[in-house]
Amino acid sequence: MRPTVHDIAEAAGVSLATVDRVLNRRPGVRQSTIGRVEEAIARIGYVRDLAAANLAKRRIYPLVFILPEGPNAFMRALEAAVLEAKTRSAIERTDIRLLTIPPFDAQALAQALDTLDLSELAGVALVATEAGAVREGVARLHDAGVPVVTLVSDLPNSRRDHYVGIDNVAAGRTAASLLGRFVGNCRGKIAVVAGSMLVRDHVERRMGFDQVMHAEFPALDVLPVLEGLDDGATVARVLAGCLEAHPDVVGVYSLGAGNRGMIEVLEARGVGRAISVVAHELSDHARKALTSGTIDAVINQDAGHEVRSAIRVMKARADGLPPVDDQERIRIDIFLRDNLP
Amino acid sequence: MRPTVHDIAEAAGVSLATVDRVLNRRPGVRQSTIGRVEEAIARIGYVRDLAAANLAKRRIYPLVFILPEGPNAFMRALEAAVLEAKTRSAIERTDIRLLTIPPFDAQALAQALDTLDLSELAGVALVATEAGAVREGVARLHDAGVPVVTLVSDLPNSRRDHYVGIDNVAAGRTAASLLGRFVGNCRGKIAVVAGSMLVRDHVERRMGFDQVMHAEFPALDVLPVLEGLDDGATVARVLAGCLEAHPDVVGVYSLGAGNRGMIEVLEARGVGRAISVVAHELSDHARKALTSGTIDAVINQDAGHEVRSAIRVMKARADGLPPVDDQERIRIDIFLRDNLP
DNA sequence: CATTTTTTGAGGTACGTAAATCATCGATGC
DNA sequence: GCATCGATGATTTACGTACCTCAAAAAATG
Repeated sequence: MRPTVHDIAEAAGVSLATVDRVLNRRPGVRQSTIGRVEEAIARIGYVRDLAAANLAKRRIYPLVFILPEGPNAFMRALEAAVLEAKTRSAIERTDIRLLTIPPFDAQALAQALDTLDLSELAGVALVATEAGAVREGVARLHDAGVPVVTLVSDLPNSRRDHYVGIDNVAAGRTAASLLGRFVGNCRGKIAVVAGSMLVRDHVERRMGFDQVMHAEFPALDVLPVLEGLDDGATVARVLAGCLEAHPDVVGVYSLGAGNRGMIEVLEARGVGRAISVVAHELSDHARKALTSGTIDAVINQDAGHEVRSAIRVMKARADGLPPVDDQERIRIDIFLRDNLP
Repeated sequence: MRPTVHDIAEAAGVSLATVDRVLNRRPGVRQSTIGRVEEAIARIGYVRDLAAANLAKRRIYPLVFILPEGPNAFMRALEAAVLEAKTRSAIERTDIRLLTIPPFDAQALAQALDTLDLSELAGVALVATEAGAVREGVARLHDAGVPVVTLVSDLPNSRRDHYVGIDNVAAGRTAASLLGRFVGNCRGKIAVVAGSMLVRDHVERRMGFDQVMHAEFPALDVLPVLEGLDDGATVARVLAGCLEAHPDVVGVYSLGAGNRGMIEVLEARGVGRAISVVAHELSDHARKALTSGTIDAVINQDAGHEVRSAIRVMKARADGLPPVDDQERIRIDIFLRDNLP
């Protein structure tokens, strides 16, 4: 049988009330007594029954997700995953609130962080935008004892507790590795389409991509980044211009959103698909393009997994428990036509 | 506030005892009364508090994992994952027992199933071997109300409740897709090394591989399967023989275990690595070979995820709850040198 | 030493559910 | 009209923990 608080009391030679005071860090216990109780806990291997504790406490975990609004398919997928998690709130004792804010708008994000009611919040998950004000907001949350998790786009050197998302440098390297081999031996140019070079994940992908391209595929010439603002129409415009200016483009790496625009342009070019394509995020459009052969590989991060992982991590941190690292590592998914889920 | 059993009693106009009888399917309630209670449950949206119920019941989940013994690195990884899960038993209310049996031995597996004490078992997870006796054992477990989960290798047309593992046909297709593009335009032969064509997952991978090879890479000639029995030494022997007999081999697909042998042979051939290689399972050897360039891609299934998924599914089924399908889908991981975890 | 303050003990109630006992009521059969 | 039986109610205890009150003991203070 698993030891209980009663066993601690007996083992430490104190009363139940004292054990309770120690366990829940209530005042009024001599330091030496605390030591005795803690020694007994360690000795008999007591672990608190979280379920029973939560029952007694009537605990629920109030969590907040802050996501950018707008058409970005991946962000909408995240949103859907959050809403899906909300349906399991009763079972999981969570109370999930979803805030959406204008995309690429650090001020709005910082302000959203400011207006949160910190008392009794069990965690905040946000898609970070780089800015001092955001860093400060995160620090304030953290210092108030609220676990903070960055989602998809990290905020290094901040007080965030955890990052849920892929290693974007590795993702960029992987894209280069695939694209380089897919285009084969031929020389030519590579077009790179990003959303904005102000968002950390896009910068990192680009960095990883360049590393591998330069080191391993010197025959390929990587063109300057096209910024498509994660918007289909813009992507279509800039990419079409690029392909016209450079008829010898043999590969395209789309590292942001707005793939719809890229797909349109490539499919309009007609049959001779001498262009290999690697893109990010498995949206419906990307999936179709993968099936039809317009896109050769899609690098994906699973929105559902990320949201569930964020919830697990916030709950664990709120309880003062360590997360299962191995379980919480978000993997870089590579989808070809043949392993589509 | 979430409704409780008391609220049901009030809403249905019956006593707590009757609600309890209905909820726990105890006898002694008229059908019409059952109907009234169930209507009230649906109306007020009651969901049982599993944590409280498990506390009251002193429930633990006795689970059994049956794995093949032997040197197969992936099976050992599964075993490690089971032992790791065991360390979380106290928190997760599980009581995990691990049985190992001789590999490729359906009789031993069937016998292991026979000797299980079915009363109070919350689930059995097994790496299936194809055989009638195994199917019967699974059926007996299922009929006794014990959830059965197949792990890694499925047993279709059996009474198993769930399969935890990848789609092996898709894995084979993916391997072909990668290998076909990696070898580029050149003609040549492809060597395929399997463990045994008696194991379903190997057969399925081979099938998927052939599909794509024939359809999309007609310039490549797939040689008959070499059986390496998932054993390094055997793999080395048969593969070395094959490469000698066919100097024009340009690609190798290793769909079973024993990659150590393959790596030795390929690295012994020396520098001119004109051979592209796709293998399965990210063992330490495979990882090193990936880094050094001997292997180009590894297709992997995450043992830790599989074990955790199996546990979640068995617990859910034991509680009569539906698993979260999306969460339990095991993905085909593709690792290149650049996205190694 | 007496007094105040701190520390500890004893005991209770609550959380939401399970499971048991015992009493009650109505209908049935004889 | 009495015994029997099925259905239902009323009530209690328990699970492991949290949290509260009140009293008692111990320690610190003057």
